[in-house]
Amino acid sequence: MANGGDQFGLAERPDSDCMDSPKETKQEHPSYTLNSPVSPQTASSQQVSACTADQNGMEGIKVFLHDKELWTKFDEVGTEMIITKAGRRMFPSYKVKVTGLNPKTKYILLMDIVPGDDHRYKFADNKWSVTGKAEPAMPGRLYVHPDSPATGAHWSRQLISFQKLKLTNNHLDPFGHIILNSMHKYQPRLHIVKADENNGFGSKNTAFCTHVFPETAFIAVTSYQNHKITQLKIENNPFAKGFRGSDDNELHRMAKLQGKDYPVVPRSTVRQRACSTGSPFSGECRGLQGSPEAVGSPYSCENGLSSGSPQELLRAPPAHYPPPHPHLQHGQQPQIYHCTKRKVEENCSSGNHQHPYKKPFTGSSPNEGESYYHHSSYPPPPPGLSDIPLTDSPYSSDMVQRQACMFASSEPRLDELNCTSWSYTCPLPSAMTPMKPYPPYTPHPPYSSSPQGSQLSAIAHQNSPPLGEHIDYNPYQSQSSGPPSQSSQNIQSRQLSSPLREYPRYTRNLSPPLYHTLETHTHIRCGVPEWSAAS
DNA sequence: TCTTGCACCTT
DNA sequence: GAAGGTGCAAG
Repeated sequence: MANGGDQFGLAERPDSDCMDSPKETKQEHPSYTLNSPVSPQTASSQQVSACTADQNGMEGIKVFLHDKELWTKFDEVGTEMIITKAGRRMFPSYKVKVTGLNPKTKYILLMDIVPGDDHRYKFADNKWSVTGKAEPAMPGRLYVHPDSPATGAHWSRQLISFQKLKLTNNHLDPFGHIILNSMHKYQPRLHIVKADENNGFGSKNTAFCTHVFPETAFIAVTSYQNHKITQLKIENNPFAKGFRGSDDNELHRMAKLQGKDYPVVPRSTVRQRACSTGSPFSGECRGLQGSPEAVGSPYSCENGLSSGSPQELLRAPPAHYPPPHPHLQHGQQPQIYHCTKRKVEENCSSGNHQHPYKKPFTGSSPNEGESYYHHSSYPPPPPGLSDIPLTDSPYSSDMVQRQACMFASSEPRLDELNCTSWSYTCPLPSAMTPMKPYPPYTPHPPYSSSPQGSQLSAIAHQNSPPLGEHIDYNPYQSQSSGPPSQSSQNIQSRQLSSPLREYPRYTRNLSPPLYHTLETHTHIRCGVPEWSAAS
């Protein structure tokens, strides 16, 4: 991390539109694709995805994380995201710039947040540590960018912001916010889906890719655990300006609380005091607005930071999921992966069902600012399972079963989404649940009773394992992780046909961001996740 | 750990 | 001026 957020002023305007101005894309960093035939070194130096062999229109797409330095800054401390019942925005907000899209082709951009591992964490002794097994994953939900579907030209025109996405810990959330468990680690992901002629993507040739920026991983909390994170948020989030220890704000606030006047103390004095008490703001510690050097050790005044830094926990995949390329440290050159086309021909044999999650989650990230790129990241079910109710899928092992149950809900089926049905797949569209402000949430498929429900079911029939759970291949060895497309297409053919067309067309202007979240219920049952049903 | 009401702030 | 995004602190 170098420029430590000196672009923040431009980057973080909480209320800017979902599409920010182009000039706010300075800190973007190229994405990297999985399965690339190009060597990481070569790719990184060229910063170009070699996807010429693909003809699905997804080749060459690159995603740049905006405000990477800010994300990295948080990541180095151990990013925490507040989750509330009402829903809380993420900060830093997730913004990207995408290049390589066909200007005239329509794409759908979505985000989801998947478990980073299967652990529950606690923050004690100024550090994060594993405290047990993770709670069952919340119902997976997709946040569809409100501009979707839009042409490549549109997406490429400016920064794409997902800042209106909200996180909640309310299992019964009716707003379509992404549901997470407190004290659990998560990894946001971006999906780019090529829309078909109907602005959906249910056709057999639907193509999509997934991008993961390891530095955006975080631990969900109901209240900040690490004071450093609190300070970073306060210093960088405009909405928290009132808590900045600068000027007389803090003193004034304290005085008001105490019901008495306050002495005017120079900002420098306040800062110094803050540093002496462990605040990250030492000297010019306004990190993100300072020079790279300044932000290099913004917490030099902070004591108690154990060797086991939070970010290590965030980055380190579970011991039993060895990082594919442990030699890469955070901050090193990233690998560039290849954007591969989803197609029937691609290997889909059970033995090669390597879930895209089987990639480095945090341990050996590609490089900061660069996303992992998964083309067709949602593995289809293994051969033979495509036409079988997934609930009937046998478990291959107890472990698999456990994982399947645990993460059964957060893996949306992108290949079964269709823009025409978005307005119905939202958790609380008027047409669905107009009378109940808090419709009961059913962790397992409750939507099959209506056309909409059918669609929801179709969308959700996929499990979402923690990213670290399936890292079983070395990204450098690209092609081995190619999406097992045969099954995928089978499913698409089976589930994405005409019924979707019957639904009212997605109307952008009538769909506020909160209604752009698709819930992927746990229908997925505690069965073998499609991507893991190797037997 | 979590919820809630609050003051303060941006948009 | 309204709406809504913040972290704080009490409970």
